Amino acid sequence: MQKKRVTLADVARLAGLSPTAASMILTGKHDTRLSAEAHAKVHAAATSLGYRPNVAARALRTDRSRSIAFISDYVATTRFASGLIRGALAAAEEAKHVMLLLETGGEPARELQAVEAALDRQVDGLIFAAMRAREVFVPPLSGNVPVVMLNGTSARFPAAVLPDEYEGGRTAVRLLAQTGVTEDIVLLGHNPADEKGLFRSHSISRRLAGIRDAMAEHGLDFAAELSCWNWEPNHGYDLTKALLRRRRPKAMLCLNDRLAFGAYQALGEAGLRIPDDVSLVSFDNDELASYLRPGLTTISLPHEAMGRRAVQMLLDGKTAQEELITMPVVLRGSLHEPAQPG
Amino acid sequence: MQKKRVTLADVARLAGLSPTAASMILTGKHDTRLSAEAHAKVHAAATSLGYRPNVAARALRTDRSRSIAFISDYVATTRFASGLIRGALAAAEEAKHVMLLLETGGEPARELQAVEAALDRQVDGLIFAAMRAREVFVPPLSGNVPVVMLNGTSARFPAAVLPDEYEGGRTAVRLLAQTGVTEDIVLLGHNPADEKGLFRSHSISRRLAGIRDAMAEHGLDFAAELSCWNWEPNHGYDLTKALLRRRRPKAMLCLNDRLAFGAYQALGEAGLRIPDDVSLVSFDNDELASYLRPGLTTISLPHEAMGRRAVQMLLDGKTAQEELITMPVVLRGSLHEPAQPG
DNA sequence: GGCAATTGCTAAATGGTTTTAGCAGGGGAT
DNA sequence: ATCCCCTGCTAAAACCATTTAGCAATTGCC
Repeated sequence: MQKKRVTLADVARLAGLSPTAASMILTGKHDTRLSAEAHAKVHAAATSLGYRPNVAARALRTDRSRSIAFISDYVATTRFASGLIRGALAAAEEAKHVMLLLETGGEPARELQAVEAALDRQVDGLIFAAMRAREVFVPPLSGNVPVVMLNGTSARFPAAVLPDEYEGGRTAVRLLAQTGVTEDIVLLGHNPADEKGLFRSHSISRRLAGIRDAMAEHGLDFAAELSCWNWEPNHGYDLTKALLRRRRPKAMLCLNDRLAFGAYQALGEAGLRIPDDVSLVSFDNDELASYLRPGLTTISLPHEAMGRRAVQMLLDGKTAQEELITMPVVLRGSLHEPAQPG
Repeated sequence: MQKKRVTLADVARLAGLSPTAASMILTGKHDTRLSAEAHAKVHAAATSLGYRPNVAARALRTDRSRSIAFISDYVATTRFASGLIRGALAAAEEAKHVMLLLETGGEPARELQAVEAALDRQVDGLIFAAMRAREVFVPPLSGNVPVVMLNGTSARFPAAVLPDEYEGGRTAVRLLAQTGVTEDIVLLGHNPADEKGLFRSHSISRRLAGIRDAMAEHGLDFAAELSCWNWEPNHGYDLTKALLRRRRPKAMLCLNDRLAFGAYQALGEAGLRIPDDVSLVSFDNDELASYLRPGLTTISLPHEAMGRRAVQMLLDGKTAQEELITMPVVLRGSLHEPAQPG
């Protein structure tokens, strides 16, 4: 049961100097006008008393609080949110900042409340994260706080961190091409509306653009494109089941791991072996992908790296440009070994 | 580009009253000494100017900030963290509080830093969340901030929110008993060290205690108990595979869904059908459980409810007792239909 | 009418830090 | 001797809300 918090005045008194001097020394102002002796005395006093600055008082004076707000539409729904959050948190901690987490459910009223709550606490910056990459509504901000969009975009704020979906798409096709497969390749999860960028963000359309360009470059064609609106395992299962009544694919390019999971189930029931009969490659690096047998080769959504980068940009004041984060390949057992050349 | 934040003094000036009066009225003090007319004028002025109190100034004066800190060992690793966080966040929002999220990796040094960072910001309370329920180290706190443990316990702080594992264990057995199965029941994932509460917390030992008591009450016995240290799908797969070389179970009680997933894979390869040949019941309600075919019946870890409750307790000052949250049953298709009585 | 209590309000102090303006004293240039 | 600059430091204002103490005018009571 401490008596009271120790204040800057206490430190100054013990050091035999004024609070002004103590403040200047402790905040590391390179105001070299103060003697080395003074520096030593103040630091000694501060550590001996265990001084910790009162952040509220400092915030009141300086309008900055060494804290940022992470405002996301859903923290819940998606297993991905935690990657973004974790990365952001780590970067914030490195910069000795603290992170407020706020959830809006994508509702404008709550978005406004969240922004106000954050601004009331003089946060040094705002991150708007979207769990499904898309154009995000950001309520009007008073003041001029820096803003970085994460996994989404906004017309008003140019700074954004996004996965490099186009390259990711190309990579997936390259992996498939390397197995030597040349025909009976099926695309699972394509949706024409997405491809036009109507509902989901550009993310998926960029991914598909990368896929289509790479397919053309490798002289490949899809034997079938299976479309659906939602990308849950049962959709992948149903589509694959239906497909197998008509034809037997040699490779499947799945637009996410949950679809691929459904495909695994249907292929298994049909007695087809992965990767000997069918090769699969997919996107996201969902936790699932490592549980499957054989493991699913997949192009990761680099959520943690994205979260980190967003916070770094925010704190470095790089709030002008968009940054694309590479989607790393995670090789597991779902791809047929490449044919030995020669 | 606003000129400046509007301050309480501005509101008072517009209302033609003193800041004192404005403060009293806006903070809803039931100091009825101020006239109804004064109330009206101040409120009108406040809304017309869009007044928002400066939280830092208020915190400086009152030592409370309408914010809480959620300090967890890992936010990342586990898909469960997000449930706890989401629930906590929702409850905080309802109470018009804001939540700081801090991660410690279970390292004492970072735990200390996190606590200090939170205390520096005069949080109104601390939640210590453990991703794997266990006895948690909490660094010494100066001052007397309320603390609630979440999914873990601490010798120093009695308030804790935990899943009701004992009842959960009983429930799982009851579900199995209701299918009419009387023999060839296998327990998957038991570990003698856990049961003695040596490594994981009491959580698992309580769960097992519930299971054992209920088994005895129903006059049932396990035909085999398959032990392992880690509870990932491949462990479930390997153990089940080995089991199937020796005997064919009629029911499996799995200690988590990932083990159950592995069991599904092994049973599927052996040509056994769920639930006709084997019934399964499990724990956690991992996302996985809904993806499996047939869906996995499981006893949920009620993470969201736990998170909510922890924040409510914290803000209501109920920091003395431990609370157990019921683990709800999620019925899916992995249990054989009960034998019709009579 | 005199005294106390009540009503309706305000002045000023308070919280802890940063920052602006400036003071005292010594030294160099003129 | 005067003026100016430099060094090493400090007083006091500012940030904005809350709260204590108290003032002036009215009402209540005998």
